[in-house]
Amino acid sequence: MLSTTCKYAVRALIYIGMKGSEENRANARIIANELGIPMQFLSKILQIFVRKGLLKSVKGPTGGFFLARKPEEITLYDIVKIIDGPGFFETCLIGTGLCQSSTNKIERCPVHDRFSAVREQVVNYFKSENIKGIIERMGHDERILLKL
Amino acid sequence: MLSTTCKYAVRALIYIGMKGSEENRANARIIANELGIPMQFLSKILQIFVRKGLLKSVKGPTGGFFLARKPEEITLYDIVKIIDGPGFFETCLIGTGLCQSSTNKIERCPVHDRFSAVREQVVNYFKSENIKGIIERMGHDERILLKL
DNA sequence: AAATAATCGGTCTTTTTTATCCTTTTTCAA
DNA sequence: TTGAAAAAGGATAAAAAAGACCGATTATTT
Repeated sequence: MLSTTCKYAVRALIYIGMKGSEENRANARIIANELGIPMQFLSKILQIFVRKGLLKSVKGPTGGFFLARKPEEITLYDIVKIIDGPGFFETCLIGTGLCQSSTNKIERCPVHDRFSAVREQVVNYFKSENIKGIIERMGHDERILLKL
Repeated sequence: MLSTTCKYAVRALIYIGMKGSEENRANARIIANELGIPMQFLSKILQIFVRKGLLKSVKGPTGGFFLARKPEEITLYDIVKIIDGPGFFETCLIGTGLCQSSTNKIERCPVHDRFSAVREQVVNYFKSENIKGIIERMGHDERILLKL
């Protein structure tokens, strides 16, 4: 459903939300080791989020990453949209293009009407799920994260 | 959400359901041309379904493919499971392994409980959507299919 | 029987995704 | 001031997904 890259991204952002702060940054080497993600690959992913404004970074020893926004303002929807692209939420289930809800029924894909209700559930879930909520549900215990 | 291969597969099976019969088979070249799918790649996909028992094939001139089951007995769930694998419906949203609903809450991934409700909606939809229903909803008019 | 047309199956190539390597830049601390 | 630690960035490599090629086989038509 989600790409490997995207799953890495979500787990890393949760981890940074738990362990990182402006004063006490989380660095890529440790995140990668803890979460079992290839470190150089993770670095690339984190760089994307810095460019997109979800993370801030500090170079040098004691450097690392921390959330650029409040954790309740970073949703799964934001993350997936950045990594897997907005198409994840928009493209036709069985076609290549957008599943535009064109008004004339003849133009619509044959699964559009029935699937769009389900898709809406998915989108709503991704929009409602945010880093803060996840961390709270984990009881601020990062051990669960290490086994995914 | 679904792989390109899987989308090709669904569209091809719908097309075969509409145009193919045991006496009057649909052949890969025409299906590929009509649906805009690379013909050799489509052949590979259709071969998989022959092996899995969803399609039957006949060689030689006037040969081609037709459904091995009643169209109401081929669901989107069946197709996705064969092409994208059962993992599509089972693997953890943000992890690599299975999202087994282990009884001790500490072992579960932090999005499991909330996402599993959504996942169930998705699974139910895929199981309820079948080739016959789709064809009927298209009014047996294949033109819609050609534009996806 | 021969020619033709179609699937099958294997291999090969291309593209995308995932992962690694290596160098540069920045910052901290001894 | 120098060395180490960390992010940033470019280039390359490996793996997976998507797509193309071709010979073998089989069935129909002539």
